[in-house]
Amino acid sequence: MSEKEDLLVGEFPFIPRQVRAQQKREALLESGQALFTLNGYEQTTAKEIAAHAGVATGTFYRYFSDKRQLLMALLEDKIDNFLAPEPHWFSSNPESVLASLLEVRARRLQQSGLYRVLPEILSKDMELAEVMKEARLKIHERILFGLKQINEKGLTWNDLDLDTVAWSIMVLVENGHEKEKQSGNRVNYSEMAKVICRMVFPPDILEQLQNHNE
Amino acid sequence: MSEKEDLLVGEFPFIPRQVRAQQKREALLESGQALFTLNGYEQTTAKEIAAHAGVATGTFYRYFSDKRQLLMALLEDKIDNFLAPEPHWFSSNPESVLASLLEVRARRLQQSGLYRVLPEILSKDMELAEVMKEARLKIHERILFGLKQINEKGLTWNDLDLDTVAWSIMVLVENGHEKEKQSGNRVNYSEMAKVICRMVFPPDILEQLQNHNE
Amino acid sequence: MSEKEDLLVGEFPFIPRQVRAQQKREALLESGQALFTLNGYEQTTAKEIAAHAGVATGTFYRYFSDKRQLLMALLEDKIDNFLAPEPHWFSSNPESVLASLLEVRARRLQQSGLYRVLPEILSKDMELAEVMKEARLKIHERILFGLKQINEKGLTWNDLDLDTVAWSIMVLVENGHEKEKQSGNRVNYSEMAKVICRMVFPPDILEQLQNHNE
Amino acid sequence: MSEKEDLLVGEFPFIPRQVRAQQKREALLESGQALFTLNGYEQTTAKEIAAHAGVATGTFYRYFSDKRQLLMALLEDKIDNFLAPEPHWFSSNPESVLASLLEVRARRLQQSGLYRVLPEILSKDMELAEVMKEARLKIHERILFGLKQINEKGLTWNDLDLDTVAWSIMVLVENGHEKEKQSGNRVNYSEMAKVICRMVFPPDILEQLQNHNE
DNA sequence: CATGAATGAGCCTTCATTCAT
DNA sequence: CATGAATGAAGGCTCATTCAT
Repeated sequence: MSEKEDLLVGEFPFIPRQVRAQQKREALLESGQALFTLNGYEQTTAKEIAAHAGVATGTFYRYFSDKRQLLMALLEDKIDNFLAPEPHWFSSNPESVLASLLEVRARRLQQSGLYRVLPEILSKDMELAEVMKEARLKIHERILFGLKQINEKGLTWNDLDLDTVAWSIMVLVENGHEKEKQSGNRVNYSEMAKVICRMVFPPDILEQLQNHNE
Repeated sequence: MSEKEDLLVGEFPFIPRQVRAQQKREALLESGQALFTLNGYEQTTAKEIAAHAGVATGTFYRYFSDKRQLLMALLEDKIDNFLAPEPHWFSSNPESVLASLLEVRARRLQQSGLYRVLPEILSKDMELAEVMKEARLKIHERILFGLKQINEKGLTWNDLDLDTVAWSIMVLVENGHEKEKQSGNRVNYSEMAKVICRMVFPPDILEQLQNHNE
Repeated sequence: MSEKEDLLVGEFPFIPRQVRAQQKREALLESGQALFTLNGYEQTTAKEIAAHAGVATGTFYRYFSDKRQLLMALLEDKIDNFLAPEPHWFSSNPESVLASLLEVRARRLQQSGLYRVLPEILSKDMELAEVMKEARLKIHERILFGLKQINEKGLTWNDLDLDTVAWSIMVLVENGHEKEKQSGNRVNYSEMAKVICRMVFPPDILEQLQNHNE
Repeated sequence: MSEKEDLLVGEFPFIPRQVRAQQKREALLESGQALFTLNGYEQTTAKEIAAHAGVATGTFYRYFSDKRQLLMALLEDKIDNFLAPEPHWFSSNPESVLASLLEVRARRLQQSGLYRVLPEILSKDMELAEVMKEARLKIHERILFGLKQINEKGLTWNDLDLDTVAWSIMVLVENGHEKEKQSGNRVNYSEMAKVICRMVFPPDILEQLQNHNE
């Protein structure tokens, strides 16, 4: 077999250095995510992650200084996923907006499953805890701001504390994905959206909004 | 009191074995709770717990088969605290009932602080996770049952899914104590109760109920 | 068998707690010395030392924070051995004093063999290096002081630099024990003493001293 | 000079493989020496040496089978430096010969600093230890031979053991460079030479030799 | 031949658990 | 029954050495 033939077929699996390294890093991240999700953070060892990614222990430490750093790298990308995105009340029918928002978020979380380790870490990692706290605060403020806008237009209940409503929305959105576990069947995000909307809009106003936006 | 006097008085100050043992067990439980709360479960060693309780390391294992069992013993008493208690809608003014319920629960949780380790454990302990899940399910069912009762009497919104409402109530009650962290100031449980009630009762009906029960 | 009999024979191997612990510590120290001497400091692991002492790895860390600390404990006792003791020129026949001094020191060193690891450590442990340096300086000063005294009485060569002589004595004494390795046969410390004395005393004066002190 | 010119001029600036290889080897050796001297043998990693020499880790192993071999290569050249050179008593004024010999040797040692790692290695490398021992033995014999020659001519003290004198000279020469550390100021090698000569020559004979050789 | 990523044996250290006293 | 020293498995991490590119 000539060398040329070799080149045509044999060298195919060649991948430039950086890409390969990137892939390895990626594999480690994925393994980390999988194992953290499956067994928890403390229960997962660097060695296990490496093995699961198909590399040696030492390789782990080439890409990450330690377990914590890998987790941070994982969270960096996904931290937004863990937090409730704020709904936009005006853009269109609030209920359906909220419903799809809930669904998308739930799907993302379910995908990674990483949110399960967050509580475990937050108690040990003040830094991360602070980051998360601030992020939640920001979300809360955004929701509150949206509520204030529609409140000024007289669209909301006027006997509820908007701050508390904003907080309730955030909590419900954040936990929406967990309903599934409980009920077993698929979560009905429309119903959830309806309930959330009831905290904001009196029924008649909501109806107006929906008609208007159709 | 000198030792001699002790002898003269007889065996009175003698504390029966079981009592002494009970005291040690109690001390270990308290130390465990304190340290788990402070440093987390994994971060707390059996030696530390024993030292904090003023007994030898080996004594720890006379009262508990291992660290996990001590945690279980702690949880056994308090597991109800972690879960949202179901509100009783009829007994009196629903809002104030809910408000005090939220407050009591928050205070209990804050007191023990033990709920912080729950997430850490749940990932490792399928058994406990199952117990928790079932407990939540039961709570959910109870809330749902209550809702159905008042629904049959036409007291609730009739366009909301009661199952979803029940779940929302549970989630909000369960997370109520965390609002404090966010806002900084004390949580206003009355407002929270009001928001929750809005998911259940139309405003006019709620007013009726309140007048009626006063 | 009564308890009394037990006490007479059965409890013989009982050794009070502290003594036992002390023995274990001692065993670890000895093992450390033996292995450091045999294989060098870096080449010796805590695990090896523990195994050699007949205890588990963890036990090592009950008695010493780490390898370095064990070494320090070893050196604490013996640091004086590594250094040349100063001779007393007046007390009696200088040659024989020096000879026995050389011999005693050599025997001590040989016994421990620990001096072999010193150079290995000194390069890494600035602290220890400083301690050793100061100790040597002190020795040098003492020797120099002794030389000055006899120099004032006109007993020494008067064309030699006493500081250099003192240093030479120190070096020769410090290395005396190594002559053995070279020659194979036993070191003749008397001859060594004679040579050292020749750096200090003119032959006639030395003879006078010896006659006088006999 | 531009690259183009290079091409025009032809292959002149091309450095033959062997030369380039030689350069790399040289660079590695120098880096090894520098780092061994600075941080000690065990503390220096192959990676560091390679990086310091500006080559890849793997390249290190193309030139040296392992870290030890690099050290050996370093030592091979310099082993003579570590050992006391034998003085030539006749050539000229013994004192000045010895003084300059001491100084040259000290300078060489100071330059490489490599002698500092010797003790660390000797304990691990029986082979090297043997080589060193034999080298010292040879030096000793040469010094002894020189002493015997002048002894036969009646130039030395006749009541000293020449073997011991030879050993003392060797030790003092070997350690001469360390006096500096102690005293702080520069070592006065003339005084050191004088002291060493006193172990060999009676003062009057030394004076004769000096006059004779001037 | 150079490169530097990958390997994995092995060291240090901790800690849940046991057991002789 | 209490004690706390002892155990040793297991995790975190390093680094000499190899090997695919």
